[in-house]
Amino acid sequence: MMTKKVLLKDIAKKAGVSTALVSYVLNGLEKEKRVGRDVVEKINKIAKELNYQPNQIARSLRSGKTKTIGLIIADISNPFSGQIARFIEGEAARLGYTVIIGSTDENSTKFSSLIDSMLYRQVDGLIMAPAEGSSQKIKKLVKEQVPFVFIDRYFPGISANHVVLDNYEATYNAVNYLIAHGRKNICLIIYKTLAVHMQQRILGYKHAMKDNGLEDNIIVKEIPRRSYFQVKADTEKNMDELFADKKMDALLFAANALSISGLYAIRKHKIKVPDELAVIGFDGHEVFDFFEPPIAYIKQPLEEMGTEAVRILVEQIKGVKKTVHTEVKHQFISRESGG
Amino acid sequence: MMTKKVLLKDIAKKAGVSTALVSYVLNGLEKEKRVGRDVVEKINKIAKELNYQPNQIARSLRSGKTKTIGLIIADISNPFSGQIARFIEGEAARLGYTVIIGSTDENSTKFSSLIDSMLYRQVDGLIMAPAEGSSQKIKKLVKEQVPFVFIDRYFPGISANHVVLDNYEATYNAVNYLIAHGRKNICLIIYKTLAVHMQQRILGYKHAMKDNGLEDNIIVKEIPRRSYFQVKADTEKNMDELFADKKMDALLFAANALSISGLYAIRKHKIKVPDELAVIGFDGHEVFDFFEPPIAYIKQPLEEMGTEAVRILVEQIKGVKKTVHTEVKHQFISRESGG
DNA sequence: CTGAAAGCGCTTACAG
DNA sequence: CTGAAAGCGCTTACAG
Repeated sequence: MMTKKVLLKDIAKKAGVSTALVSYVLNGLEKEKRVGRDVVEKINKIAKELNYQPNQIARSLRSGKTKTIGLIIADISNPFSGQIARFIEGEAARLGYTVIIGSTDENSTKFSSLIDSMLYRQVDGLIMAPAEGSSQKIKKLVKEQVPFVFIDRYFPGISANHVVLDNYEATYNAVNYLIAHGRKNICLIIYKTLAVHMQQRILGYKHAMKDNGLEDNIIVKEIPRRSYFQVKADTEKNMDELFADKKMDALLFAANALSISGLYAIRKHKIKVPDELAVIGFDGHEVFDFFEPPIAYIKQPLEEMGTEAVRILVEQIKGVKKTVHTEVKHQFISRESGG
Repeated sequence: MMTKKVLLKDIAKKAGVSTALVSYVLNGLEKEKRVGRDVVEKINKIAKELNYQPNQIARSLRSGKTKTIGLIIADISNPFSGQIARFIEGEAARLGYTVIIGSTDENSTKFSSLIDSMLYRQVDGLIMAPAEGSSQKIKKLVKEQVPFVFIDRYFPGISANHVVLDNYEATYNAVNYLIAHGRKNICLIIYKTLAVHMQQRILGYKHAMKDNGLEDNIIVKEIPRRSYFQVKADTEKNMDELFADKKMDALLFAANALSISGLYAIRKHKIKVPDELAVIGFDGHEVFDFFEPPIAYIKQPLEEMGTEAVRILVEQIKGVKKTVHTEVKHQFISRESGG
């Protein structure tokens, strides 16, 4: 950048005042510091003329605040994460914060080093979808009183702010809907993981089955949690086996990538499915629109999740210490409801 | 953060040396500055014991480098942008840079203020997919010698680094492929915009038609460039009209969102398409897999685009002044080629 | 109402 | 080989 940067002291010199005055005026402290009205006007005028842009780095060093939020998610290239990121970025900007993003690939080592790297960049706080096996690292953050908010997932043993979906209700309701539509042999397809949000989806499914006297019909198919492309291959393999083994009249996919992979597998392998097969999955609207069996899907309120997380985090940064647990409600979109 | 931060001078005091020495050693300048071997060891040992993390803000203020890249795209929640963002973030991290992301929504005012906000956060350089109507702002950046790289698009009148797809060849080859497969009435569906990358896709289409003696069969359908959901509605409307009016045996969608919307419209409205209809679009693999007509798609090498952009930018930041124009090659994935 | 000055935590000529 | 000190560009008590 060739053109010499305009500094605070350039304005001060031109206005014939100290840099302190300029700083006060430009930060809106003119009332509090009772700066003379004419001085205020002169300073503002000169600042505008010179197109002064304060150096955020210097300001941060002095004030100890960077007005930056670190966002750690599994993978931005995943549309689910991408959309949340978008809403987070928007809300943060609205509140005067900039967002730094990093992806964990569900790897706890990478998760940990991302946190370190963001912290030494002095982010004011973190929003994160934690990878499994990261609770030690998280406990450190709690101890060091780093402001942070979990999103989408959390660790049950750690008291920390989080914004998550009502995972239990989501699958519970979906199963009831399927049963109300005459299905009895409903298979849950889910990642093989102990992560709480997935466990709650399983529980919602099982309870709904039980509450309808269908506990003997429970079928859970676990797919290894691996990278997106591997998930696709794994799901394909499992779908083949599934339909070879069992009689089923409904599938409930407990995650977005699973739905897409599963539907794709059925199509690609020309798996013969029962005529009355009904399918429900999480999000994945675009794909569902292209495929016949699905009768409904569970839509996660990503905007609400994202903006809520930012709002909570900013409160924490500003000193509110109360721990906040927010559960956002899913939307259930069926053909009838006009999805 | 309660636990007191470890500072450079804490290490210096404990080691009984000056902060300068510590800084040299920790920055790997021990050879250059010929620091005593035992001192080096002592400093490293203490730094590790105390788990010293340098304050990046202080370092930035002093050095004038933030090791941060600003990434400006249309919309992170768009999977296309999200994936590029992912690759950019990965390559940047590999080279020691952090990425700040902002979305323009194709709005030149927002584009401009994003640039300002990133610049005053002292990013070392920018990677951006410029919104239309932003050439004035860009000219300023050039004049101020801000290092930047365009991605996906560029302004023809401005000599600046860019990494773009071989847009002309992409549609030229696609048309030839369709013709080789017996299609003659090929309709190009494209955004109504003068943006260069789109213009080149049109040109590739028209030249290919002409070179095959089919200039009288040229049909171009323009869809307004609006937000994603509006695009969907607009495309649906246009698809209806299109098939009412014209006889066609192939569609070439010149953008990803158009392909998805277009295919969806055909499906949803149950538009009767000719049996032999062939469809080619840009990316959108997931959806193409679910739909019969497509016989091929144009895959953009997003990883190459992203990593290349970062590499070029970092070179520019480090002082290389040569302007770089890189054209990455599309991949053509057809049923036969095993997509 | 206003100014001189300290200080945020580093890096880096400069002097020895 | 090593240290004392200036300085990056701000903010903010402190003194008047």
